[in-house]
Amino acid sequence: MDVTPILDGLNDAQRQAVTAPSEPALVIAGAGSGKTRVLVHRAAWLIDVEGVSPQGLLAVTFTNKAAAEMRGRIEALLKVPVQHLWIGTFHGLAHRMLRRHWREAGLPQSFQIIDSDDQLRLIKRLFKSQEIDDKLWAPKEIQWFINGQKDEGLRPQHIDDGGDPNLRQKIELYRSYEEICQRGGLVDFAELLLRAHEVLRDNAELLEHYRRRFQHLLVDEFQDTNAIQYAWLRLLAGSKGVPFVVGDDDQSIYGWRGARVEHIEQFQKDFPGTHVVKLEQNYRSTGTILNAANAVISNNGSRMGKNLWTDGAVGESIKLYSAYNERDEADFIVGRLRDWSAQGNARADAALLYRSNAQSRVLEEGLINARIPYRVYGGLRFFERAEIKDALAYLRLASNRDDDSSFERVVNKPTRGIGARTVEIMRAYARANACSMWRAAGAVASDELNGRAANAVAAFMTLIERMAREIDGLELHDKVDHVIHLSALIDFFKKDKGEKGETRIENLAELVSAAKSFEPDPAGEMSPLDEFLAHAALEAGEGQAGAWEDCVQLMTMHSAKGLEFPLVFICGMEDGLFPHQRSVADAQGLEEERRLCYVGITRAMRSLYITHAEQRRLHGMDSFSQPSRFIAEIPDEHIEEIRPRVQVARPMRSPGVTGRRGPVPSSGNELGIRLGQQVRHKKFGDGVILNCEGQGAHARVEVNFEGAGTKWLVLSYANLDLM
DNA sequence: TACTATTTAATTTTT
DNA sequence: TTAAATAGTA
Repeated sequence: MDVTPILDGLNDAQRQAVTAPSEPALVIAGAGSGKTRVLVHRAAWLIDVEGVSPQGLLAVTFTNKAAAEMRGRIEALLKVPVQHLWIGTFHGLAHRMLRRHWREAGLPQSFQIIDSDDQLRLIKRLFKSQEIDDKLWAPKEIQWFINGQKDEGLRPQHIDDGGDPNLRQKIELYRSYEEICQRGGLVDFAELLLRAHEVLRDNAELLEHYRRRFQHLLVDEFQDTNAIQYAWLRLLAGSKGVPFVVGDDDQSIYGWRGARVEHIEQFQKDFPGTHVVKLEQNYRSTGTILNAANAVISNNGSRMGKNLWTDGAVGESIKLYSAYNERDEADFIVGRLRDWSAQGNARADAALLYRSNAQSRVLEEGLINARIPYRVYGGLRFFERAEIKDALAYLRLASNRDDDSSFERVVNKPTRGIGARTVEIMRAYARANACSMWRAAGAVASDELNGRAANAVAAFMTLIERMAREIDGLELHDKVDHVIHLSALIDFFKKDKGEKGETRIENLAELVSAAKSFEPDPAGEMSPLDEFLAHAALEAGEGQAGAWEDCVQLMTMHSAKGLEFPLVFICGMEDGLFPHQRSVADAQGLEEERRLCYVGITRAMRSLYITHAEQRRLHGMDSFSQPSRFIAEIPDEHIEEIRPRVQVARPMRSPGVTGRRGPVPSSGNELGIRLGQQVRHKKFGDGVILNCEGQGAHARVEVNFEGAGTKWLVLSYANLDLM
């Protein structure tokens, strides 16, 4: 067997990982060290060299994008389409299992997946029906609680209330929430994982079947696994399965949503004799950028320890710009982007990274004014749009009448005279009789409601029945199209003023074409419609359109993970913003912020700019902030300060504060302003410069005048004469 | 029911 | 500042 194509171009460490014996392996893969490459080649190695059947392989990722990429690359490497190869996200694979084994899982065959928006609505309704004061708890808090418990693998009965009445009520809400979901055949994201775990745990035969089938488990981004995901993997691996997990403890930035880096340690305990391979050679960034990243992350305590290196160029130094305020920061970035384009570079090769989404606004304004095309990542995705979800709700209701979530969503959309009052009556009935809203509607319409409301409800039910009847047997896209028309959603959105309604109608048309191009799994047991609905929930689709244009990329550092750009700006590097105020309280939070910083820095291939503003408008208030402590963690020799046109010297650090570094003081500059400089002012007379701050037109100096005392003056207005 | 005024709070996000 | 949620009004 010629193994050349599989091992060609791999470095020693990569090769060691790819060709590891069929035993548990842990690959610690630094940023840009060829992590996906190793996974892909490992899969190819197992299939081509070890003779493992493609069906014996399970590959798990966190995002659909990563799953698609892995599948594509494996197929490209093996030069054959690998059907039957289970590659997917944790949620996608769990879903697949639940569809196959819905009976064992205790679910209706046509169960539907709800996204977090649906989930929150459901909880809000639960609050109303139980008359819970939402001042006491925000619905979000309960959502957080429920998901958190599920992520840990806990059902209500597993949670000890410890005599805390508060906690007890939360558990009670969790229980009621579960009941509603069960009754409606609704499964939220966390539930997919939890049920998939339970169905294997509680069915010896099933477990045996899957254990026999999946001898090799490949896991990507292992540091991001939460408790239930890890438990599922361990269960599946059993004592004979061979897990091959790849991750980077230094890039663990999702602790706040249940991810546990500790699983890396745990893995080595659970699978004694694990082969550990470290990938430290980086193929992405310059030496300077890597040194900076290494230096920053070395300030973290709990690490496995790893040092990125490259045999490539040292590269240019990291540029640091201290802006006067957030607008100045944006202006500076715009200027640099202009230069970048002028040098013939693609805008899409430049990325603006920030800690929180709110920061994008000022940057966007700057880009708009400069007419630089840009694209903001994040935000609403296609299948999350309200109008799309409305149309899907009709389809879901046609497919499963007991889906309360969808029922409530469209019962009065467009308005058909079923107001809050009527819905309330139905809710009460549903609750009292432990039935779905649909059944409640039927019962209530025939006796409890007055004529008008009863008619409206009956008409709604007739409409849904009619939809279900008429779309039966149609092609998927015709079903979608038909439902959109019958629902009269288009007319409803036409009434929306402005472009909004227009866009919504366009999106509905887009939904039909999405259905048209949707390819159902020929071997799938689900109906194409159910499959389409599941697809809509599990893959929310692209965010903004316009990806084809050559755009500057704007995103948070979280969403930049896994990406790389020749030119990167990390904006808003200020204490309080990054590290974020809410994370600095405990060491754990701060370390996660530092890892985020590490992620940010390692996105850059050639050029990295770090900017911070001395003054920033936040929540409508101007506030002053210090440069991020992370800046001070980058060795000086890698940093070059960019100075604005009008320059002043500035005190370097507040004495005694641990290594906080502002811009380096200069002994002088083209204006000749420096500390201790003698100056003369028209009105105040002679004085000495004590202090300086700010840059550009906003630069200010503190002067101690012999007669007039100390004053802060704006340089550009003060007209100081140097003595 | 729909529109308007007021209040409140303010990371990070994929599935 | 602003977005969202709620309360109040026509």
